[in-house]
Amino acid sequence: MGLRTGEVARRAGVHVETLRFYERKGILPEPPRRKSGYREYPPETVELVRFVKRAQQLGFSLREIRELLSLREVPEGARARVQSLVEEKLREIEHKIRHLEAMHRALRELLHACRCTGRSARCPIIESLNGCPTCRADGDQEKSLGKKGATRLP
Amino acid sequence: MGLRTGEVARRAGVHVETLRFYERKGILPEPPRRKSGYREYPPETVELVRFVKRAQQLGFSLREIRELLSLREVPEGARARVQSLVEEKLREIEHKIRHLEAMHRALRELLHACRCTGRSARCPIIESLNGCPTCRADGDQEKSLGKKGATRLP
DNA sequence: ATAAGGCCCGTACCTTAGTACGGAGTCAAG
DNA sequence: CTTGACTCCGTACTAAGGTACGGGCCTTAT
Repeated sequence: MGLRTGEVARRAGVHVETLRFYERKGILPEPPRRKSGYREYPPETVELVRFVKRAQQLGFSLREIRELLSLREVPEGARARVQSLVEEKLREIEHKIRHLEAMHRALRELLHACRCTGRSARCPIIESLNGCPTCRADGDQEKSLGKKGATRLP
Repeated sequence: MGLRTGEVARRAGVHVETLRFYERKGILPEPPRRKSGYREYPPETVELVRFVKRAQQLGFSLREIRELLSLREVPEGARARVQSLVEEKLREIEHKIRHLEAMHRALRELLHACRCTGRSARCPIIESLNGCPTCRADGDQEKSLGKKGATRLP
């Protein structure tokens, strides 16, 4: 028993075209076909698609998500390379969590104060994401611009 | 002392054009100009722009960020409306944090196992974002599709 | 005072992530 | 055995978030 595009799409909460799109982008593996040409997805595809949508909401691009998913099946040989990649992703996630927590605190603070204190400066919302010591490089960002456009900025 | 576009851009790690773009989108307030027409930004603009970039990395759209920023100055009258908006944002952030934590656990698990256990199913990465009880509605997503395209999906 | 570099503006273009379209073949219920 | 829903494919379009371009004024260091 395999699911057809419409069924997968409905269960995962996306459009049929999105499944084809993900397939083209290498995010969904090409499923087997019946002789009519119809795709027959394994049921776990639904979870897979949901994972993609959630990860997007957390600020990961499709490229990053594909990378993340590729970690499922490691080519047996290349352990170390993958391991450091996973570690990098872990740092990134920790970073995001800390930022979100800071934002959360700021909004709660705002809910209490119910207004920014000063005329202009000292707003807890903005401060929330700027007091992060791990982000405190400043020079990093300036360097990363370098001679304008050397590194892909956003 | 006010900063000019280039200075703000350099310090915040974005392009000058991005500042103009944000201004058009209502994310940066229009700064005062000198008589030459040059913009003179207050120094806290740098923090503001950094906030925007961080928030984007956390999966917020510019529209949402503008909303978030608008909470800084509440029109004095509309408290209750703002308060519920803030509470909604707080829930959303908690949600994101929980998902990221789940993803983090999954990747750590993967780092230990260093391979998905089964041939195909039972992958900790994918399971990480699917076991969330708050997301467990399923019907929600199906309904949200409704009669195809009624609600803006992604 | 003049040249290099910064800034102005509008417009055009780019990438990412889908959405829509339309003609043709497939499937299942009546 | 037909009718309506589903699927196929390629191609075109859209929206968001920038980026680039080019002609024309500022500014400032030499």
